[in-house]
Amino acid sequence: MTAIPDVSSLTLNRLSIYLRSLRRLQEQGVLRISSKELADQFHLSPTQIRKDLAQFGEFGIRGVGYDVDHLAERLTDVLGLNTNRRIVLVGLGNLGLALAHYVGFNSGSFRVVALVDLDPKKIGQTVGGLVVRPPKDLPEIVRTTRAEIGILAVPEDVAQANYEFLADAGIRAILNFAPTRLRRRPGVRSKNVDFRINLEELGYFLKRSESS
Amino acid sequence: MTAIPDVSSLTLNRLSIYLRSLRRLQEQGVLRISSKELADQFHLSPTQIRKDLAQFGEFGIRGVGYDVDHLAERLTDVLGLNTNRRIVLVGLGNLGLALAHYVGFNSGSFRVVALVDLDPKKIGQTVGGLVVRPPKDLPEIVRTTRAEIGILAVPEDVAQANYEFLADAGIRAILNFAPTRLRRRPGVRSKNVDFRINLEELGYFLKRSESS
DNA sequence: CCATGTGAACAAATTCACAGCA
DNA sequence: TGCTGTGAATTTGTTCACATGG
Repeated sequence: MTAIPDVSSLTLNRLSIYLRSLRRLQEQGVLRISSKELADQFHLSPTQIRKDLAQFGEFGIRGVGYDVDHLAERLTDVLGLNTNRRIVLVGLGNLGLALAHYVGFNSGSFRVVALVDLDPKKIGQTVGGLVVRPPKDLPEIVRTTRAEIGILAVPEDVAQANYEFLADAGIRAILNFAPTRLRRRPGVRSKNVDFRINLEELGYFLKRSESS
Repeated sequence: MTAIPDVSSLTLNRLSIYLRSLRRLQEQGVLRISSKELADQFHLSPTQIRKDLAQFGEFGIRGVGYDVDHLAERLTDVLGLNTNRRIVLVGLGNLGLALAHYVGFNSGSFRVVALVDLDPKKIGQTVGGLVVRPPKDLPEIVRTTRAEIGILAVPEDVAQANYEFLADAGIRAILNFAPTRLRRRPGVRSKNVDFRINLEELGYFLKRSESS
């Protein structure tokens, strides 16, 4: 089996963007594209595209460019988007409910297959065809659904505890929406989505531009 | 007036984290802390804390550490969190509605002051005390509310158009939740929050760990 | 004396520039 | 010829190690 390279988040995130761009080109019926054209159309860097791709093999034709379909297929493969990933969503407040209905989490290779909340009023209710269950059921949920990814959409103060529940139940990858840094366990990959930090960054730039 | 340094996103995002950590310490009644202790408690790097802070001045006391209250105050100031920032939220689908109710966007210095959607069925309705208005009202909304930040929670295919509406109306900072790279205008800062990219990154790591 | 603040060393990421191949 | 693929150069970010000063 070919070794799967350990690649940086930065590169990986760009691969997702390249793949999206290629899908758009496919819709437009474009068959071939050079790194230069791709970069121009989607505001990327041609050298960076080539460097990023180079980590996974040679995909292009020298002097010509890339075959759009072929490259899209290879990137889908590299990112593992041809295998289905099942998601357990923990926390059904405003954000959790929105995420439960979010198309991006219910199309392509990702799918929410179970909902968990601590609130007795929510447990037993049906949301988007799924019954809300208590955190103590997590081991069984993970076993029966074979969910692999956990989404944490719980309040800040219980995020760590729910991270532990997910990890104990065998979940290896967690997307955390709580505005807090989780104490990580070896073998469990996690990624934060932190709106507040992003807003504060924008705030800084507003402040800068005001003072000029 | 002191010049406001042009600082990297990476540093800026860490400053947000430091400030959060300090607020927690304040709640616990901690008065003084060294970069080492701060790093140990919140899984950070002591040198990096000092380097990051150094870009904005000298905040500590050599041989002692930092005064928690004082440093928190200075960071609040650096990040511009003592001035109120008003937000226009564009797009009231699942995600937009959740964001409209999200506490992080309605506490501290950030506040959603206007809601915009294109759907005639939504226009005129009241959500969280605010009346939903059409995009064509944006210039007037920005003028009367003096909103400075736009949040885009619209579908991918209309994200760019709505970015333009916001920019035309005078918005200078935009937080984009649509999974697409916006073509930016000079003078308008934007920041993407892209769940799908994050999920795909987790997917890659699952694939890696499966093959070992 | 001890933790900050910082130049110097190191590491990571990006960009350059061109060799190599269709 | 023209664009990919890639070492080498550059830039950006992090860590080290110590001089500085309360």
